[in-house]
Amino acid sequence: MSIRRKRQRPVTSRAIIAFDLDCFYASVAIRARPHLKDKPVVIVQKHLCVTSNYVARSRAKGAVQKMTPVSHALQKCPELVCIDGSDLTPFREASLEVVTAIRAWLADRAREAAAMSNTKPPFCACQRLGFDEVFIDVTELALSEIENGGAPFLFRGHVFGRTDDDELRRLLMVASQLSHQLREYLIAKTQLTLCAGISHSKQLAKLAVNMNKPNDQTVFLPDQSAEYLKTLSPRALQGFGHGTHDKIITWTKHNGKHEGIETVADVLQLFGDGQDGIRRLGTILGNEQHALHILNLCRGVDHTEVLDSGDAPKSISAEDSCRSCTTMEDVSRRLVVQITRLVSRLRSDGQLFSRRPRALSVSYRFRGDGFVGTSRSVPMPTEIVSVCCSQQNKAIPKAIESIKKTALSVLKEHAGVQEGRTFDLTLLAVGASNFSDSDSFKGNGLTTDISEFFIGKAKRIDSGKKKSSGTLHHSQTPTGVSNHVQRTDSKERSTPEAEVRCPICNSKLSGDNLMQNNHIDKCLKSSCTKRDKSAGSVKRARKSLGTRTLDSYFSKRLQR
DNA sequence: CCAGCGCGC
DNA sequence: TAGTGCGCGCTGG
Ligand SMILES: Nc1ncnc2c1ncn2[C@@H]1O[C@H](COP(=O)(O)OP(=O)(O)OP(=O)(O)O)[C@@H](O)[C@H]1O
Ligand SMILES: [Mg+2]
Ligand SMILES: [Mg+2]
Repeated sequence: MSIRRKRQRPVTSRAIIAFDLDCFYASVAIRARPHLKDKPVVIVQKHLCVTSNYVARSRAKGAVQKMTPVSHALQKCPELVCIDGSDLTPFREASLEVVTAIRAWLADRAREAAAMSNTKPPFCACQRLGFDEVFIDVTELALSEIENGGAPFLFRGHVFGRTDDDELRRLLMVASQLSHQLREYLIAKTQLTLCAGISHSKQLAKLAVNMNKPNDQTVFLPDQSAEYLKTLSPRALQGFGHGTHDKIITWTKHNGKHEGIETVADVLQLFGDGQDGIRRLGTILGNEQHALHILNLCRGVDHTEVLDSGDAPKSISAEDSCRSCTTMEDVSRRLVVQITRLVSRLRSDGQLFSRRPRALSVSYRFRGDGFVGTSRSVPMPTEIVSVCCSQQNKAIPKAIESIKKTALSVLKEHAGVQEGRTFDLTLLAVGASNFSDSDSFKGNGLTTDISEFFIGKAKRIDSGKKKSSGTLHHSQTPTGVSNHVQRTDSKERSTPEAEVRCPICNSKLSGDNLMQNNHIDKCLKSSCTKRDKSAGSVKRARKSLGTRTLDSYFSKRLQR
């Protein structure tokens, strides 16, 4: 028997690819508006250009970079095309599109490799970072292709650094070939270009990805990575954030040390002396583990694994940071906009992932209170069940109303935001989290899709209730900076205290919201397990829902 | 479990 | 710096 099985494989190097989409928001926006292809374009959130396309970035005179204030950008480049990007939906969807394509390609490639060697298809973990970056651990796939033979002995793309480790060089050669072919596939499939960095750790792959941009790739051979790292700003290391930087700076000043921390070498000079340095930095940061991680990064040591992040997010939120929000009418109006967007996304999420949130979080920030903000978490109003589980569009207005009431009472109870008080809010946000186990929904016996069962039940209940109406608008911005005038019917409607019934067993629900949620979860679970027993065990049947989401309730933004 | 913080894009 | 609009993981209570 060969010792070279997956588990027993001795500690060899890994091959990790970091993908980063080019000027992501701008590329997505321009893909939907081909006539803008050769114009300088920026994506605007409030008064900030969060990104720009490469036409804007590479202008000889008046170049506009990422994260530029709108006023500054328009000064430099008056003919700039501004596209509003405060709704991230198109970018989130494009992100899922890309990751899905990546997974599909890798699975295909893994099956091919497996067929040749008559083994199990090697699995490649994919981890998203933000919307436009993906780490992939292609070690197993690359090893498999090396064993199968036939892979050329060459790198694709740029090569930075060197290595004496022949096995690693071979591994990264094949990884660079995988990366190149996968990128070509993605560009053809999505019309979005991207860069790649290929190395033996997440850290170095991430550093490599930025070396040749756009639409290019770089292999980082790591033998002298430590020397290279010393010249960088420590902020270039992922994990070494502003807080860490700031704490170290204040410490050096307070302790009469020399001037600022400019490079990684500076950090190592202060804390690079083994165990005691780790302890000293740990004290400064208030966390020794973090200190150890930071110092490892400074030396180019990074063993963090690529954790597959799956497709379903763990939380969904919508926020509005405002200059100054001082009246209840304004609070109410802004809240409804964000809640509407949240509920819309929860409906899509429910359809995609067969789940519903159990917690609602309300976050806010007052002007002046220097710190980040405050958040309170309460049970999600049960009205959301009809939206997520039953996909009832006409239940959406009630869910919005209910969440609005809850959010307003949270603001009143915990922040004193109410009529007659003075306040000045600079942030309002709502979020959904603590999603129900998808087990409750996954059931799907051999006979009928279990979700139809839920829909049937819920429909009966809902038809017994009285209908409500409401008109909702998405801010629509054809082209150019909008000073976002969002409309909403601000009429307060006192919803009658309708009795709450379980959408599954139809029994009346008593107790507080938490108890109601618990009941519904139990019901979902028991009805599901019952089905499973009668139908025999089914592993993971439901995967793709096939149909594209058709959102009849909200105006889909289809700008020209 | 929640709130707060720090990190990332 | 944060500005904006997200989303993640860890820590202490
Ligand atoms: N601090 C931020 N706040 C809001 N959005 C951000 C922030 N940083 C990045 N983004 C958005 O996430 C996307 C990806 O970020 P990234 O840093 O990769 O820049 P990019 O626009 O993709 O440009 P590049 O071609 O340099 O990668 C961007 O399009 C950007 O608008
Ligand atoms: Mg990018
Ligand atoms: Mg990026």
